[in-house]
Amino acid sequence: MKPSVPKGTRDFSAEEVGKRHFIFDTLRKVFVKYGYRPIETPTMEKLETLTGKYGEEGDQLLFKVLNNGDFLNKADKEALASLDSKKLTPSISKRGLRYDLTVPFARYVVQHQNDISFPFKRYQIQPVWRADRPQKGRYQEFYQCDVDVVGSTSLMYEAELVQIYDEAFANLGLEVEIKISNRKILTGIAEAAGIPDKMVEMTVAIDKLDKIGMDGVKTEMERKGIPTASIEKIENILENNTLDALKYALASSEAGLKGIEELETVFNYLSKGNAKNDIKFDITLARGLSYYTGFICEVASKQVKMGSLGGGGRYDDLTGMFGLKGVSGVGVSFGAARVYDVMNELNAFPSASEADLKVLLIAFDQATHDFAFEQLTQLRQAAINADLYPEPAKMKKQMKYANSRKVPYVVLIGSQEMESGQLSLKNMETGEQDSKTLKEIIDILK
RNA sequence: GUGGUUGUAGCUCAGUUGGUUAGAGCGCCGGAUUGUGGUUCCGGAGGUCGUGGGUUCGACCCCCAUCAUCCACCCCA
Repeated sequence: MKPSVPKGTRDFSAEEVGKRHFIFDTLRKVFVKYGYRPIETPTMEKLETLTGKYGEEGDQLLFKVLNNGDFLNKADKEALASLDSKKLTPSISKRGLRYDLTVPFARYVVQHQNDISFPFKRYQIQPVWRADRPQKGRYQEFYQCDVDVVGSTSLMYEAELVQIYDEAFANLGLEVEIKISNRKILTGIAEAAGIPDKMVEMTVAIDKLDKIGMDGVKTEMERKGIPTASIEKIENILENNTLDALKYALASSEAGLKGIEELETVFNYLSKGNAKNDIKFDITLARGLSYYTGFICEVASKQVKMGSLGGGGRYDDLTGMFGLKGVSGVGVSFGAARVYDVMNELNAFPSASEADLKVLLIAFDQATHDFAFEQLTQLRQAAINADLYPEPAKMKKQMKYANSRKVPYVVLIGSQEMESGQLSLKNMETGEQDSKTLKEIIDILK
């Protein structure tokens, strides 16, 4: 059997992990500065916690964990006999892999409501699993990175999260555009167009605007049974998309006006800061069918053509599904894999990592190898990432190894060096070589 | 879940209408060079042709199934 990993999963090399850590470390520093604390939840949740939270499609994409022990004996015999997988599942599986970080977070908040104080601010960086069919940039196992605050309806947090986006991407060295809007404005448009019951269909269509264009959006709405007169009205509103123009267009809609007001409050907060990236109102922002109820946002790279690098919004009643009513939350998510891809394409990762090996020691016989081990220990005590070739092999072999590990320096230790204490320090890039004492070498490599 | 693509050496890929011993480049190992890598030259190792079945005198090649891969759709990150 050829060794391989399961469908939709991947190995990560040391280099890739290093880059990902750079991203996460950068994000963590920003989150902590804004007062967010990390939490972690289990890889597995009870299936009852997960099912029904992501719609019927989502339930199918849940990875289920087979019960331990004699699970067949306890299985639903009727479902088993009729080969009804869906009906059989609850009796043979009581756990599933985490599908996202939001639902476990909601469960966490409700479960620990007496131990946490609101507003509760947390961030969470963990892998999630989906039994989706893999595709470009889509895997069955991937990292999510969420920042949320629950237990407050203050629009200050909307602004704060936009600032976090701004600062985080600036620190990563990326230029982005942060697009913000409000679900209530979409509700307002649907009301103003006289199709409040078709709001979801309209939203899904508008969301695709930059992908399929205005004509495509119109055909899609037509197909979903939205009357031509309404479509024209919607198109009109979408094309006059300043907040001021919207105030007139949505004058008849209470929800629409509320959405505009909320957005203005957010912009007012933001005007007090000095954002490094563009922050724009984007009326076409819709964010799929998700549970967002107010503020919504999305981040796009200005340097590379790619889907969004992150998104989020406010959701009323996140914890309602677990029996805790009236707790509002707002949060954003960083698409770790896409941020990684963009940075890779732009060569935005710092070239040398602190985790890289600085120097490799090379010895020629057993005596110098033993001596070199002493020098190695001292280098490491001086906090220098150092390594020694494990045996006194041929020089060519050792040099080749140094090359393949991309070590910037090599220290050669033969009998001459051992006796004089003057070690040969070779710069692998320039090829230059000098005699130095260990102390001098430590100073150079520090 | 739907439709399509590809699967041959560690990697990237050739392989003729089905024909006898399946190739290249890169990488790897050894030597030229017993204290100098990244260049060059010479030599070598490495394959159940994804897996299982079928058709055939004969299958890397044709058929079926299965697994994996990549791509599009649905949906999503």
